[in-house]
Amino acid sequence: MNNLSDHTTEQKILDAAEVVFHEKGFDGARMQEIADKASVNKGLLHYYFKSKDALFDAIFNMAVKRMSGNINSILQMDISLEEKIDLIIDSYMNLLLRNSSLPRFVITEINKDSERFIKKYLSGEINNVFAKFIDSVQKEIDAGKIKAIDPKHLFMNMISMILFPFVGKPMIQVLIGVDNNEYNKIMLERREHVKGFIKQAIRP
Amino acid sequence: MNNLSDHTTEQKILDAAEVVFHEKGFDGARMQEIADKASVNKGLLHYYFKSKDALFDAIFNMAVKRMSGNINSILQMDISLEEKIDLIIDSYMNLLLRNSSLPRFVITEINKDSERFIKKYLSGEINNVFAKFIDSVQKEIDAGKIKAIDPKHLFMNMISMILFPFVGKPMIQVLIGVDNNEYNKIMLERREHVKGFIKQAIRP
DNA sequence: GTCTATATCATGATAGAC
DNA sequence: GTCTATCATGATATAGAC
Repeated sequence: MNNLSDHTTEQKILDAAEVVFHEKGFDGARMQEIADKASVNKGLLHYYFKSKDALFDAIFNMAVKRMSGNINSILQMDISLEEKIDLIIDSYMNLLLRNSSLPRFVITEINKDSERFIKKYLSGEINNVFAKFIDSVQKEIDAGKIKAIDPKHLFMNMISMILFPFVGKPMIQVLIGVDNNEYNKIMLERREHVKGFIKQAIRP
Repeated sequence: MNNLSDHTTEQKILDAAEVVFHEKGFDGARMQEIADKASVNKGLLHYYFKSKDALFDAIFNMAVKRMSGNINSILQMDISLEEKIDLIIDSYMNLLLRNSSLPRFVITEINKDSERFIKKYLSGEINNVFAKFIDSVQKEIDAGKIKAIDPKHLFMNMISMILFPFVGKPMIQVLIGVDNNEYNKIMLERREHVKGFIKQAIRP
């Protein structure tokens, strides 16, 4: 409720909880660590949020909203496929360069009860949103502007090339043998690289 | 030591531990659950493996070996770039279609102490292995057979498009609005799709 | 709203009988 | 090697003083 100073106890707890849950996951997170990081008494966590579960839900729902928020609005815009692709890549890269733990956190926690998650979010509404992307692709194929390609695979390729380098950073680092500094430099180049790579792949 | 029947108590424990650790992660896994799944007494877990940490290490090291084993040998083969790419994609797809939790498990657990992992595995040897891939790419560029492309990005794109659909399955499912059945069908098509997509993207 | 003290419970680990 | 009983610890959650 306090959008101005955001230094309420409740907000301090949320900020600290976000950091700890993202880093350690639900099972690894400790209420004491969250309290310490927020510089508040542990009892207050239970005063503001009933339980660890409830506090976690607040953080998790925020994360899901941030991961799916932008993309849904972009997918249903009335713009060309190329513009859509560029916007999606820009939007995710902007988000992830500032909050690189987001996708790994969501993915890890979804996994612990993926069926429940799918039931909760696999709504007809989202189906329709993606249908707009399929239409865009089909229109470009029919116009001969791009090669025939399955829109689902195209979409998968796109978000895989953007998200995975954040999700799997330490693993990729080891495979290609680069240190943190060099890896971060590579990540900054990726926005334009991925745009170009996809355009090359779909040109007729 | 028993490669024939593999029904020793120790092997039963390892099999059960693998399932539980992959599903729940280190923090979420319970020794009791592993014992139940292996149909052995909980005390035996401590008899065969000193501690939960030690049991986990056995499972984790196996997982890392399986994730990096094939690729290192492929990268240093004396074959063309196209053959290398096809082999890497085939090798990972074969592995992951049978063991889809592998990359998410490794990634999640690495993340809890990524610095330690990087120090342990970021050896000169692996650097040299990847150097062979860089050479292959450079050779093809010089020969005019493919477009100029940064080998690191090419490699990232390749393993991202293969691994991420396994790692982020529930998330992608929700985004593109498909059920489990349809998703699995899409995954079976990916082997050839990704090969073609990459070839399109790098042709001159 | 904030803090301290404590209840309650679950888990990893060990000791010791068989 | 296997099993039972038990310990020791650490975590969430609650009660109640201020």
